[in-house]
Amino acid sequence: MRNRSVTYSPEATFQAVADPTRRAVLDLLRRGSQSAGTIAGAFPVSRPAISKHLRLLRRAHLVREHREGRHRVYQLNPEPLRAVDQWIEHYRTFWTINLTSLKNFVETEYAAETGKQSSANPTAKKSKGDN
Amino acid sequence: MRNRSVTYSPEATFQAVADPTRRAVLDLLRRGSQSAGTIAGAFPVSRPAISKHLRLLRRAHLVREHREGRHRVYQLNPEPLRAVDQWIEHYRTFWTINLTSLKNFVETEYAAETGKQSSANPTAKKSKGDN
DNA sequence: ATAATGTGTAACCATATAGTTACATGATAT
DNA sequence: ATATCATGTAACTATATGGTTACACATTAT
Repeated sequence: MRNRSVTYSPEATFQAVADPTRRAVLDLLRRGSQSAGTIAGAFPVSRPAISKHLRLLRRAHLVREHREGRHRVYQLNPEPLRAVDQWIEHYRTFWTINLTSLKNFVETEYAAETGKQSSANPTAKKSKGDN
Repeated sequence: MRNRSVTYSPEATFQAVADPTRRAVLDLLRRGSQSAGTIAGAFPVSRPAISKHLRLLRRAHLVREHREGRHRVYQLNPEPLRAVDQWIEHYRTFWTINLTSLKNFVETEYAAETGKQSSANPTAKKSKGDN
């Protein structure tokens, strides 16, 4: 029963994934394991910078590493991302609701309430202060 | 056609969602819009701290705000989270593959191909080294 | 008008981040 | 053994973050 159901820290995962470079590293590893050097070569930043990102990814258990001669090969481990997926799961529902029901609301209810035509773009001048 | 398909910055979204407090705020708003004060009341940190989190969430378009008397009501806008969802989408596959197909592969295909029993742990030398 | 309420912002602080260069270490090639 | 290659770590820097307190501003209550 190859140990699964291991609990990773969602905290570490969200944090690891917050950085665009680290996400790119993961995306890269999705297409196959790579050595640290090769990975670094794919980015505009210095090699040590990538090395630090890898350390963070390692600690978040998003990658595994094993030596191979004088190389260190990194392998993707997507497991921890399930935490992120599960969190968003709660919001997936909303998209459907918002895009379907809301659209419906805007085109019918709202129009009725205001007497405006839905074609009049009722949400015009929407949110100005993005501030 | 209520403008949708608006493009939010995935960058801002991932960053906004990286903080546990902000995720909690979003989770809170999932159960209904709340005034800034009420939201702040739900957390152990100071009100200004929450105010800053709200500003960040606002800038990431994860919440909308409208005044209501002397209150400011915040409403959840899950749209930007789609970017996160889409990113993880690429990894969802892996879970299935790793846990289901691979298991299956190991127990059947592989055994058939090699004539070995699946109990022979064909994936040995798995590499555990967490660092 | 004056006080009280609800909220955002400014200024400040400590810590975390991401990047850089210099250096240490282990493995392979000569 | 010595040079070279692959890679991680240390030290340092600049900027970003998250939190705090003090204060400004608008709206409602007296």
